Amino acid sequence: MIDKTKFPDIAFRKHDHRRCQRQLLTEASQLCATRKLRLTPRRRQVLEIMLASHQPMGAYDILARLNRADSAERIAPPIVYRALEFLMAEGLIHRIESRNAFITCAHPGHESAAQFLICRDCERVAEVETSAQSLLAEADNLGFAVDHSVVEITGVCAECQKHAG
Amino acid sequence: MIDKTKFPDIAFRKHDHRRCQRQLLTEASQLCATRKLRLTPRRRQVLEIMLASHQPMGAYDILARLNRADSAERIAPPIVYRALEFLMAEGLIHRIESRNAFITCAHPGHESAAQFLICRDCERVAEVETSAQSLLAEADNLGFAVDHSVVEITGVCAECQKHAG
DNA sequence: TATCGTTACGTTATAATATAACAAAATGAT
DNA sequence: ATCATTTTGTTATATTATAACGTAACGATA
Repeated sequence: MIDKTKFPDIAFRKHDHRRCQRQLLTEASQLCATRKLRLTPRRRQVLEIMLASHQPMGAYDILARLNRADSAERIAPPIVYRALEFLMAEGLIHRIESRNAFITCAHPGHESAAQFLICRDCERVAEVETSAQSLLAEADNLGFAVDHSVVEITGVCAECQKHAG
Repeated sequence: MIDKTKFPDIAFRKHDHRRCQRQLLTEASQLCATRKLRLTPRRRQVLEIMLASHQPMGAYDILARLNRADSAERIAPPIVYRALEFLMAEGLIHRIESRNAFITCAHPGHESAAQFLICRDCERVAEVETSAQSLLAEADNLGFAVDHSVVEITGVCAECQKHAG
């Protein structure tokens, strides 16, 4: 039996979206203030667009929204990619590699490696916080039928660590 | 201390490459025979190109090699992508999502989810077979300094399973 | 508040990755 | 030999991402 109350993420649960959105935006603001970084209008705008759905968006989806908003200006890809780069560097959003898409981080500030459950039907993505150890067990627990799992750990191998400084 | 003898994969170890290559090719042949599938010249050619390095290659890298080989014909992207699609479907190669690249499977036939250690210095990729549970521990064990870990599990969420047949 | 180094934004062009759509050829079963 | 199926070939184009360079905003300091 699936215990729905335990679902680890907002994506598959109803919630007060407005409130959630507002909170994440506030958290982002605070986080940038703390780090003496600028959450500029553009960056905030991109984050807001992404928060509107809590779901993964392609860079060009975001771009389209920007261009719908500012009907006058014609915004170009680099602007979006730069904002995404900034937001990723600060852990405010994640990249979903297997979809070439981006999604807001469910709990910014937490340092754990991002892990996702991606539904290939509804396309919703849940970010899970469990340790890597138990992710598959967790998925099973939730009744999530695992289809394909991508585990990619990037770093520096022992040999290269020796050769470098 | 890192126990080099335990390194889980060929990528970071010296080995008899020729032999390894030959063996994987034979395994591929046998696997296709068993499944009544055709390892056509093209597919074999792509696999051979990939086996030459044991390292991830972009589709267009493979394409370039094909075009260097058959100096006459001008081979186009779909040909490569189709071969890759076939090889992936049969578990003979994997896709490295975070690199838009492809790599030969280190142990075709084994059904476990593919997991990789990707060195951002030397770009070598080791495929590990440990259960997902202990991957990070394993990396640590090997002296692999984890930089970034992508864990992406795709499947069907409980809700969609209900709505579908 | 004028200056200046730095950071972010804007713009143009193009690179890199991937697929749609359709025609031709090879395969393999009868 | 014929025919359905699978694979390959071809052309065009979609999608995702970045290089390169100029302009504007910011923010520290004189």
